[in-house]
Amino acid sequence: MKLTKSNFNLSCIDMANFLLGKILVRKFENNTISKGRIVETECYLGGIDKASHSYGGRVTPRNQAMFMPEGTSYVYMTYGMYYCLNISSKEPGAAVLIRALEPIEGLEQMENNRLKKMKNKNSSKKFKNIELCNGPSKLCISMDIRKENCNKIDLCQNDYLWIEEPGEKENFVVVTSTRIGVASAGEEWANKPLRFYIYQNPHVSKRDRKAEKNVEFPT
DNA sequence: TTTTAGATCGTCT
DNA sequence: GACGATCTAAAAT
Repeated sequence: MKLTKSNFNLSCIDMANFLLGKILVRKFENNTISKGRIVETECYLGGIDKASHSYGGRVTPRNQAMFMPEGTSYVYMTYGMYYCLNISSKEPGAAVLIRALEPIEGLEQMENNRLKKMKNKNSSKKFKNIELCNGPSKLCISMDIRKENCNKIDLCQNDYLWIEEPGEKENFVVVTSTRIGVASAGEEWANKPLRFYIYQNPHVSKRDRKAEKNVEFPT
């Protein structure tokens, strides 16, 4: 079952937490399906957030999706060759970056998508499961998520990209830490605890040992 | 194992 | 013209 509009009616921070444990589903042109469990997210808060593309309330051709209704995909190109996937929250200009997935289904398709992008074509490289989606651009390659085919999509209404509840409820602990790769935004915003991930999940892009100290388990 | 260098181009100033 | 919400391969430790 696809998540519905009301499921996404959340502030940016609430949604970053809500999305953890949910399943991102991608149906490819050849009708095969790949699924991954969201294990790591980051908030980009919009107007006040110096690390956000929408800092200062600026609306540009690139970041329009951040100002669209909650549950809209925002896919942008970074470093000239990679893409990142975000989901807009109910707060205009604020969106959640999907940073890592735990591959659940269609792993072969994911690996094929990764191999296609390799420069060393005839290499017989094998991807470990953990390497498929443990980074914001890696998961976009594995899921073939590009600006051309997945930007500004209403995830509640689309048949090629959506989010659903996991099959069974699982318990997990959420760890908070600072965001990755935003140092140039300045200390104040680079140091805010706006990254969230599932504690001890091996598919998270980068462990933060500081954040993992003194974790208290719910009783 | 950790660190470094290079790739590559759309976007915004 | 400068710069990335990154990744990979190669080099250093």
